[in-house]
Amino acid sequence: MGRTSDAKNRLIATAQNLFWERSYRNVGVNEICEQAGVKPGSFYYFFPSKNALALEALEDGWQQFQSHALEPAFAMNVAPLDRITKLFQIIYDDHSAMQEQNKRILGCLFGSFVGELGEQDELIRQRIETVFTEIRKYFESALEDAIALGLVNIEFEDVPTCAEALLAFYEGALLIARAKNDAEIIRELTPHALKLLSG
Amino acid sequence: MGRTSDAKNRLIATAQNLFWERSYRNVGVNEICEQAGVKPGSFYYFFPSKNALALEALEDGWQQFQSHALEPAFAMNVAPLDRITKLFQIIYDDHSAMQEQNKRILGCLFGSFVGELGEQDELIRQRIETVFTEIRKYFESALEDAIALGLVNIEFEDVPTCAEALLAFYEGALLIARAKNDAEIIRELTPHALKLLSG
Amino acid sequence: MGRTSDAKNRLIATAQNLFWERSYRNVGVNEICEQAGVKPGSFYYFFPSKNALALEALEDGWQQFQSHALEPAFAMNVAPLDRITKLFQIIYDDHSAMQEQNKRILGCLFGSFVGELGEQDELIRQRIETVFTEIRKYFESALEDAIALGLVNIEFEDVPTCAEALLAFYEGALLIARAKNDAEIIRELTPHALKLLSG
Amino acid sequence: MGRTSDAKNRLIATAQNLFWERSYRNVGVNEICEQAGVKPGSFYYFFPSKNALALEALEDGWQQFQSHALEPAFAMNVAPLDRITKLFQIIYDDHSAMQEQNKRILGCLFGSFVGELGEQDELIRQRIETVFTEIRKYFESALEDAIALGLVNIEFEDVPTCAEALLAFYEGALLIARAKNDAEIIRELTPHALKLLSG
DNA sequence: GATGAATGAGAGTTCATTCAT
DNA sequence: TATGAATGAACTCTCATTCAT
Repeated sequence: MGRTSDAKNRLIATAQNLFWERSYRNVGVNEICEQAGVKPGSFYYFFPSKNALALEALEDGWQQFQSHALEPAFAMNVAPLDRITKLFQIIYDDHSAMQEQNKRILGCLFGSFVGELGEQDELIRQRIETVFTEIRKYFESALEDAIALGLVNIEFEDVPTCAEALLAFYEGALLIARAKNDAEIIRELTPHALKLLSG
Repeated sequence: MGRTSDAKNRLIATAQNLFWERSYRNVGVNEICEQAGVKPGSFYYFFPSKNALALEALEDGWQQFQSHALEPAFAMNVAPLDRITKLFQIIYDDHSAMQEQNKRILGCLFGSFVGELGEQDELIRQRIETVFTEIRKYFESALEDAIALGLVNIEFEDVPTCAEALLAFYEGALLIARAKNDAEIIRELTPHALKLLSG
Repeated sequence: MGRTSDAKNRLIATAQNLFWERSYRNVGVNEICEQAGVKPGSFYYFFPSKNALALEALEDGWQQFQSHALEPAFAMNVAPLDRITKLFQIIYDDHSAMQEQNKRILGCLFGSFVGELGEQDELIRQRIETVFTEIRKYFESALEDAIALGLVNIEFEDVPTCAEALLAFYEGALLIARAKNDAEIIRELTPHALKLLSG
Repeated sequence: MGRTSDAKNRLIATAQNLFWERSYRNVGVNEICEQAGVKPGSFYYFFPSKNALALEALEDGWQQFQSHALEPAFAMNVAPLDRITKLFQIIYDDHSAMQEQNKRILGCLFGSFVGELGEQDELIRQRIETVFTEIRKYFESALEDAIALGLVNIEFEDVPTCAEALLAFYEGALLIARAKNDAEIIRELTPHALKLLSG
């Protein structure tokens, strides 16, 4: 039996952070290795290419986003409409903490990848597309629950587009926050998300 | 009084297209020169750096966006609320044409730059920030006109945030369209923009 | 008394094939292991270096060449001059079969190694040299038998050079066949080999 | 106007030498640059790839072989059959000089490339194939002249195959010389070439 | 005995930029 | 004014080999 280590996971986690902060092309393989405490020569034992790492980093980011933000926000014990504001709240808290540490406002990992890698790597674009689909499903289920409880005045058939609108608003809010390097945008825009739930 | 060399303008126009399509880092100076029909050695006669070109390309993109989309959409003879849908309509038409030509859906030039260069180049980030501010002003003026005409039920003090919400929604819609490589998203989401105008 | 591990033999056989097809430097240790179904870590349990494997692969190739081509061709029951044409015939049949399977025409394993490793690894060069000497001996014995039977008009002292000429012609024929990727060259040139047997 | 230099030609000449001596894969781009007095970064200004350089080096080698060996040997004022021995003589002289300088016996540039790059790069294989065709044409014209003068007893229709046999013998002789690292092989085998010219 | 994990040295290549003309 | 030539630093990636288990 050979050795075992969590080097691969360290590489994924480090890459996720660095890509999020400075984008894919602005981060080199060597830098990722250095920061992950992995020798540069080892990288290609774990990953066939930098691109493959990006895909796994995306995957990891999705897992974290689900467990850290989506699942708590869209928990069953949260009132349907509160789920949406709670998602914004969690993300705002994260970014607010960044700001206090004088870190850059990162926005959404998936949204940031779109501009740079969407046209470059079809596999990554597809993964981001499915991630967005998954997020939309959370919005949809909240909307359906809200309809069932008579909290909103939306036709059942309009749920998908309405969820898409929520997703667009969410991604747009984070994009603007990143562009302005200001977390407060997220807080300010949170109540406006609910306006998208009218009929 | 000689105009700026035509070569310079060709470089700017070419760069704008290529950056929009494939992002900043994925396009090389030589490639821009080649496609613009400018000799590679001449580049640094016209621009101090690739970064400076990006700034001018952004500038050029902003001019075009204003004259091609913002000015027609937010013309005085258009009813205030129609201005917003008209902006979405113009952008949808552009992207729809792309789609028919089997080109990639590009989304928003400024939004695409955010993920890649926001953290890298402070000057570019600032320019994008002011561009967003300028766009928001168009939304604000439309909202103010709508309030004056009693078309919407918004407090005057809420106009800025409301405009910010519109901008976020607009950017988010284009980001999703790029991610899904599908122009129809823009058309589907257009009516939802107006929901953000309630009190 | 256990035989050499089967894994080792698989590595040798695989290496021989791959080296013959794509040359020494174009084939990596990991690829050999993978194709031989041997775990990459095990390689250096069986061989001290890639070079040592090459030497053993050469050895193996020599054994096969002897048993598959030389021994049948130079069998005592074959008329001396027919032995030479029979060698060409056997090699042609092999390459003709390759061609029908749309495989590349490989030429001579030993000849292919000469260009790449002759100057690089003295041990390998020496082994190829002795292989060539061995092959020449087969030609020499056939020539001696032909002289004894009065089938050719060669002085006894000219036998070594004459055999060298045959070897050169044989290697050259296979080199051209590989270069043209055409097995037919071998068949066409076969009768010309006998011309080298005149006085 | 930019600078001018013969750096490209120096790179080609150096590469030809090094590839001939130590084969393609055993020589790095950096080493070629260093020996040619060209900065490593400049390489890719002159050539799109190492492979492209190999193709040009082959081209250059072919030019030199023509002017240095083929043209003098196959000059009209040389008797047809002497042309063939003269080619061997010239090549022998070259290699003999190498030997006296304690250099390695290189054999034929084209023949050496076959084993290593034949299967790797189809363009290079094709170029070597046409080089061989060109060389064969020299042999053919000598044979035709010899037939016309009644110096050999060959049917006109056998000329191509006969020339092919000469080419094979020539390449084989150089291959053996390289394998044995001994130039004398070439001299010894020279007279045997003429045996291939009988009917 | 056998192997999964890891690695150092170096490969080929890219690219924003500089320089001589 | 304009440019062909050139470059250094950094890039992604390969690979024969080593090592802990």
